[in-house]
Amino acid sequence: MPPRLIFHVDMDAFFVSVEELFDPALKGRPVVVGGQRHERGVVSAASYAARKFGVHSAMPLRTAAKLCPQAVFVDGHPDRYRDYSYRIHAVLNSFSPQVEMASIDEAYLDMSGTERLHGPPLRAAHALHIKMKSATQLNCSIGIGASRLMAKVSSAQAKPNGVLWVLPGQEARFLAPLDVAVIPGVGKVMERNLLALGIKKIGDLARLPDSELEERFGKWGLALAGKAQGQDAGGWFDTEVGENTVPKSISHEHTYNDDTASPDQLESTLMRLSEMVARRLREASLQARTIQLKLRYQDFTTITRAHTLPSPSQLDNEIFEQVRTLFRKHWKRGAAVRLLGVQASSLNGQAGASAQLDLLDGGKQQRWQQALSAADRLRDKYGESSVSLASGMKATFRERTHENPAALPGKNKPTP
DNA sequence: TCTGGGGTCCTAGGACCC
DNA sequence: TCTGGGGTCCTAGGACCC
Repeated sequence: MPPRLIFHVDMDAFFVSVEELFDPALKGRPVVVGGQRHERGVVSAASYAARKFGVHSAMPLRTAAKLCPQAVFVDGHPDRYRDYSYRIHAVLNSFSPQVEMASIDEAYLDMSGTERLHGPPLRAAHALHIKMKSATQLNCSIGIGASRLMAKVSSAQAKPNGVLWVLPGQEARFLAPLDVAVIPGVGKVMERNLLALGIKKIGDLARLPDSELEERFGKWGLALAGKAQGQDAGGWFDTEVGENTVPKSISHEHTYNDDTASPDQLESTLMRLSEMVARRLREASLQARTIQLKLRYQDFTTITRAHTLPSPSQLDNEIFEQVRTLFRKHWKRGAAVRLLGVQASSLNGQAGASAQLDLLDGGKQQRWQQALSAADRLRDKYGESSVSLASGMKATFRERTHENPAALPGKNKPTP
C-alpha cells in the first residue's frame, strides 16, 4: 500500500488578516484582535508586527498593551471569521473529496490518489495556494506529509505563506533537530517533564527506548515515541480524514466584566447560556444526555458539576432546570462569581432519540419543539435577547416579539 | 501579566452488574 | 473471616489546541 498523502492547510494570522480586509489601514501595523487594551480578556490573534514585541495569542490584553503600547486593539468578529471559514472550506472541497476542518482556520485534506487530477504534490499545493488567495484574498501555509502529524508540523514550519513537503522516509531526520514542543499535544507541562529528563529535541526523544517512555508517561508516552518518528500513533490523529464530523459536546460560557454574587443575575445568565446551547443542539439535530455546569469564583478556583438525564434533551427549559439545580446545590451563596458555563455532552443524533421520546410522550414534546423553532427564527430576525424563556425569571421581551405571541414558549407553558 | 471561549482527549475513582 | 475480578457508566479535573 502506498503511503497516504495528507495536506494540512493553515491560514496565516487568520483573524488579523480578515480584519485587514475590512479595514486596510490595519495592514503592516501591530494589531491585536480580541478586545480593547484595558478589558478583561486575552489576545485571540496578533499580527506579525505585534508578535515582534512578544505579543502572542492567549496572553492577557493588558499584558499585550504593556508590551506593545502602539498596537491597534480590535474587537473580534466571529460572524466574519465563520463566513470566511465557509469560503475556505469551499475552496478545499474543490481539491479533494476528503476534507476535514480541524478548527475555524485549518483543515486536513487526504490527497491520496489525486495525482491524475492535480499532478504531483507540490504542484497541487501551489495550485491550491493560488486559488485560496484569489478566492478569499487570504494567505495560507500548506504542509504535506504521509501522516496528519507530518502535515501539521510541516505547515507550521512553512509559515508564513509557504509550502513544505517532507518526503516519505525522511520524517525522523526532519523532526530530529526540532524542539519537542512542536509536537502537537506537547504543551508546557509535558515539555517541562521531558526537559527534566534531558530531552529537549525530538531527536533526543527518538533515542529513548519506547519502554522507558511508556513507563514514565503511560499510554501517552508510547504515542510520543511514535510521534518522534512522524507517525500518527493513536488518539485523534490516527483517524481517517473526514471521520471527525459529529461534535462530542456543545457549550457556552460567559465571564463577567465585574464579578457578581447576585442570584438573579447569575441565574439569568444560566438561562441565556442554556438557550444558546439548546438552540445549537436543535440546529445540529442533536440531543444531549449529560448537562454540565461550570463555575469559576473570583479567586479563579473552578468547579464543574454534571448530571446525566434519564432521556436526552434539546429543550431550553429542561437544560436550564438541570443546570439551575446544579447551581443551587453547589454555588457557595454570597461568593462572587467570575464565570459561568453550560455544556451539553453524551450527544446522539435525533433519529433514535426522538423516536424514544415519541414513545414516552406524544404531542407535548412536539409542540415544545415547534414553539422553540419559532423562537429560533425570531432570534434570527431580531437578535438573541428578543425572545427568552419566562420560567419564573425576569425575561426580556421587546415590543415586536408580541407580533406573534404564539411563538413565545414562555406563554401557556406546557411541561413535558 | 492576571488570566476568553470553543473544543478534544486522558486519567482516576466509585458505583454497579455479572 | 476476609474478600474475586472484569466491564461499563458516570463524574471531576486537567492538559492541550486554536
